[in-house]
Amino acid sequence: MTSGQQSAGRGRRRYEPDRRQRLIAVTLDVIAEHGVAGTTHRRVAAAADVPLGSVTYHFASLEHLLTSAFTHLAETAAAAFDAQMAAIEPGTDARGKVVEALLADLADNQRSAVLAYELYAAAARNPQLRLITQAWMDSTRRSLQRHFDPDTAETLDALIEGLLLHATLSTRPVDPGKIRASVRRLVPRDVADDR
Amino acid sequence: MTSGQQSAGRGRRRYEPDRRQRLIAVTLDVIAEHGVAGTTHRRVAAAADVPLGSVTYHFASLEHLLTSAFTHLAETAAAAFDAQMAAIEPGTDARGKVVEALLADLADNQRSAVLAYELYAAAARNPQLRLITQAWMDSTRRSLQRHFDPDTAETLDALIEGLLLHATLSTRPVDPGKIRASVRRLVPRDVADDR
DNA sequence: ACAATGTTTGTACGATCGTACGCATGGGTT
DNA sequence: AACCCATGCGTACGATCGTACAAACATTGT
Repeated sequence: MTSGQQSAGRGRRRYEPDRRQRLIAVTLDVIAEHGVAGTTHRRVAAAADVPLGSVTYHFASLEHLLTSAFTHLAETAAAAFDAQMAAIEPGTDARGKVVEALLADLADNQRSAVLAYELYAAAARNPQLRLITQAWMDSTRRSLQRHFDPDTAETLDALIEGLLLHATLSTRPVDPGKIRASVRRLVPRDVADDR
Repeated sequence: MTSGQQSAGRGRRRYEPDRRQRLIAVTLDVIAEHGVAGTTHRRVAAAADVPLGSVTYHFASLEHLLTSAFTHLAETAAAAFDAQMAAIEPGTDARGKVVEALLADLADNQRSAVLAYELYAAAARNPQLRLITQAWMDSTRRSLQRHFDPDTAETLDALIEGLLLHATLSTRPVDPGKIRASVRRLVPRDVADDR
């Protein structure tokens, strides 16, 4: 009757200075696996191997937890994409690198895509989350503007989003050649670093 | 202590041959407002003004209810889009009509977009729902192939999806001119009904 | 060393959930 | 008319949820 709340910890008290940050990361794992609908304080606590009270201490409400997790997701993803774009050396084919980045995203276990769509669905109904997606989209566009003019960046951004979405939701294997052709079609000549 | 389960019905037994179909429609309303996470038997029952038992009778499980609703959504949307594409008379500018359809979708209260993203998020984790989105995407592509060659249809489909997504999640007003320009850019010459 | 302060942890409570089930009822079939 | 069974309806049960809270503890500053 000792009520096993966590498993590994054996009831031992643990000191963990940045547990809060780890809880955010674990929350994203839980969302990816169970969706926002299946994300609860208790499931996050179990996945992080901490007591329930620890989650409710760091995040006053469930909405606060979800918002924090999604914010972290957007900031991390935006920073990663910008780093990829920044790493493209002037003079090389930016279009090709963009396609490579897109395909690499797909090669992942779709975790990032699943998380993004959970965020999109939630943001479509929650103004606060809308701010997060807005900032993410703006950041992505700015990253693309490192190599493309503003109009091209905006359209290319939309095309990439659509290609990624369809690829993620398709059960058929993705043809990298078609993706490359689509991007080349939208951006005929490689625009130099005129920006 | 009469336990008010529904409000309007006043406990009166009602005869309603296609209540099942109505429940599906109401379920989509509930999903649009509260998300999959907030969709419960009881909320659907309340929104449809029927007793809880009626919902569980027509749909054995909550998953069954959600699947039925999403299937209806996909089929309805696919049929509506195909009807729009079929209505385009040969010789007219198909690109412009596609843009018009897209903008009309946006003019709606975003209900359809919200529902679609809820479906996408759920489908990214549920193989059965994936079949629904797959069929929807295939249908959309076939509709576009009424006026564009297969490769163009596929790319255009992705671009439309991305434009719609970004427009839905943006807090800034949408510029129809930019959308038109994006589509024209991807489909330079209007391809005749060569298909 | 010791108080102060922020974390950690276990537990409790009321609300809500999915689901099951038994009885009532009335339209369709014979 | 008599029956039947699909449908309508109310209620109950165990599980799980979000949240609150008080006591135990570790670290930090003095």
